[in-house]
Amino acid sequence: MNSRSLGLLRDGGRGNDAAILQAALEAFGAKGFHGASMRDIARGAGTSLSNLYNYFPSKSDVLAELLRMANDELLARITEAVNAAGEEPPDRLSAAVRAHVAFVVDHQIASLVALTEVRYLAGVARTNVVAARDSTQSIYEKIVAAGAASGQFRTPYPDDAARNIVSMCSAISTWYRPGGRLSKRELGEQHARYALALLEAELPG
Amino acid sequence: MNSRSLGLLRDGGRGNDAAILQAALEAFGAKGFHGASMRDIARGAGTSLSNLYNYFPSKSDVLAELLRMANDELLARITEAVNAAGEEPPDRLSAAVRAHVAFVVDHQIASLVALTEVRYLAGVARTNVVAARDSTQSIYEKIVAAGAASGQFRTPYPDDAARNIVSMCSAISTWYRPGGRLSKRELGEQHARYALALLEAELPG
Amino acid sequence: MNSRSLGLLRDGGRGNDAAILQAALEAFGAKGFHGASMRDIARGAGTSLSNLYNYFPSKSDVLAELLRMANDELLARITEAVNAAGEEPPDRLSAAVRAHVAFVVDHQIASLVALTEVRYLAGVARTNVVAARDSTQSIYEKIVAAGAASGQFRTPYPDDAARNIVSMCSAISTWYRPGGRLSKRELGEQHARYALALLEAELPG
Amino acid sequence: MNSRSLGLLRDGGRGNDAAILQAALEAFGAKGFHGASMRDIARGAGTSLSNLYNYFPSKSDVLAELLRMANDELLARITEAVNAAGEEPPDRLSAAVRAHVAFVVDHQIASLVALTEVRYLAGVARTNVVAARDSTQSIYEKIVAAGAASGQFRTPYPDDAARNIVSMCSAISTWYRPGGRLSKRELGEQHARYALALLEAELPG
DNA sequence: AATGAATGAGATTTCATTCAT
DNA sequence: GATGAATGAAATCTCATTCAT
Repeated sequence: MNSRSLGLLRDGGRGNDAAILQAALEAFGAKGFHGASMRDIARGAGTSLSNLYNYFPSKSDVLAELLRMANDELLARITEAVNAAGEEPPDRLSAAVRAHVAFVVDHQIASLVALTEVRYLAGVARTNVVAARDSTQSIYEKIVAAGAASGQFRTPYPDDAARNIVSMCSAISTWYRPGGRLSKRELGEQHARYALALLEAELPG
Repeated sequence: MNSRSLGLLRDGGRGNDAAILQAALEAFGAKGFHGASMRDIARGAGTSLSNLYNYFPSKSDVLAELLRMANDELLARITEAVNAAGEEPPDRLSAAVRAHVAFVVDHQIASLVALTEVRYLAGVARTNVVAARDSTQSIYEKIVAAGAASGQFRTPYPDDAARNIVSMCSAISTWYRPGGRLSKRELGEQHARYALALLEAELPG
Repeated sequence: MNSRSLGLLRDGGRGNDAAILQAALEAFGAKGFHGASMRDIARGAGTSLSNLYNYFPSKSDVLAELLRMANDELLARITEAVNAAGEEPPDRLSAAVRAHVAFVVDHQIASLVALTEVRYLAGVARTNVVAARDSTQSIYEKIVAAGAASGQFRTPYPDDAARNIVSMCSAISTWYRPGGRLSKRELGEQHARYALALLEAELPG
Repeated sequence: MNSRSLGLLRDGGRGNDAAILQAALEAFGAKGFHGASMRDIARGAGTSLSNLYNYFPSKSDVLAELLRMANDELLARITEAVNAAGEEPPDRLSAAVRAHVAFVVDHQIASLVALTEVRYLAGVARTNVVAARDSTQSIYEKIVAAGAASGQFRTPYPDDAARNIVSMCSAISTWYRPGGRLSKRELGEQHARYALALLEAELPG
């Protein structure tokens, strides 16, 4: 078990699934969905290949469950942070970005997999995951729209700004390694400032 | 052949390679490196499976060649644009971003593949591609450093800003569809402004 | 439970076996012995996979029991009918065919499975089933021989006729659907006439 | 190669398919469609497992091709025999049965597989095979109808007689072994007589 | 009796690659 | 250059069966 993912899996795992999902996460993170085999996952989970199918009907379902959990948790964290942040759009935006960055740092592999492997989902699973992702982005969009309306965000391009902020936060999962130059908190502060600057908000200092 | 990719492939192809590379590009773009098969590529290129091996020694080499060409072209375009932009860091940065966005729009699939499939390269091929990518990012870093030194970019975090600007530009490849709301030029303007704002530069208007 | 099979299973089942055997019958009928899985049977019987093994030591044993029951019942019905039919070979033959047809109609799926899946039995189970089948055919053969000896059946090929009569009756299981053009009784009359005609017996009308 | 099947496969095989089809025929005949594995077929054909897929896209397609060939050949033989038999229904019926029996004897395994494994086909393949089978039966039905109309067949049940005649001929594949008591020709004569008797035709002798 | 978890063997199919022509 | 045939390895998934509870 990888401590960086523990919380995510404790939430969603209903017992033995956890080991499988954790192994799948690591396999998909290291080799991608198609590059990782069910054998890899079984090996990582310390069980037999065929036993995987007592828990998940297919490899795709494993990925789907993983992404569902990751997106749900991200959405929950951002929602909670924004709700606790008061009414001012800049405060709300900062809170969202800080929560977002913290999630990516806490669940780096899950974030990476969610970013890069959605495309291999099909059908309902894909629809659901995309919907959850859209919900997250829509939180940003509402904050940006409010700040644009109030004149606190002066960017001439408020409509597309949210997408770029999400991109910046998600991209952290592609390069972040624990023990880097900046702490989780510092990374959050930094990206909150980048986001506010991008929106052309009034900045301290 | 897809006109969006023509330039890229005409530059690098030594004749018949072009059809194979173009087919590989589409296959990797649609299904990912491991999801696309050599058979897919052969079918797309209108040739036989075994004939592919007269042009490329392995599937990995096809990907390597594709990424080499894409990164070289991107690097060339940005270098040229920056050199033509005069001495002022804000001008140079705008030029870089505009060229970058134009490249992503012109070669969307290649940009996407370059973004998402590098991880499946190994050995020298990977080293080379990563080096080219680093060269590109380093152009941004130098401009940012110059602007920070001159006081034109007032962000307290100049060291990590370049990476975020590159992320924003690259991310366009993940959602852009031709015929969207903004033209290629508008998209370039928009992202140039986002970049300058993020750097906390003086902005017009 | 399928009413067409109830009698068959009530006779042989020692309680809970019935549901399993009935489910197996339907599964084997629909997908064949190798095409149907123990999981299919468990699902159909409304029990767990592993519980099947409390009733039958193996999948083959399920089939063996099914065929044993079907052949025993057929043999019993024909024997009884023939015994009640008096001494005249034509009467005895008609009675056998009518009973045979009635059995096939009453237990269509069981008849079909008995016809097509015997080949997947091995060892004693196969031997027993084949013996029961031979007993049935031998009843026909004795009647035919008696009628040939008495001059009532004038076919020049009495020795192989019984097999063909059995074939005709068995084949009903491959096409019969309840609610067809002819009733069970009419089907029996029809086939009795076909059989007597084939034997070149004197026919009414 | 099994000489009993040579003709059938020489007709339809376009080169290397023949060995695969012959091996498949023997495997399906011995173990049934689901009981025989692609490995069995590869072994029988003296090639590798994966090479099978250069000839047939799936196991089902192998079966489909086999049944198509068998039914086409049977239909062709019966058609030809009937056409050569003149106008009299009894003559035409005898010719059909003799040709039918000869085919079953010549291609016993193919006949058996065609009889017992059609059910494992699906989609168009099944539709086509069933159509070919219906064509064959319809030849018998037309002859029977003509003979009934002319008064030469006096059975009160002409409508269902054809099916029973076909059943009798097909059933030969389930028990016939070369070198049996009766020669191919004798078996044909015998079954022609059975068929005419069943139809209550005027019989010699 | 009944169950859920587990497993080794094996199923079909696809893969990247090679080779003779 | 180009092809068709071939192959070993590996992919996903299913199977009948066992075992601890």
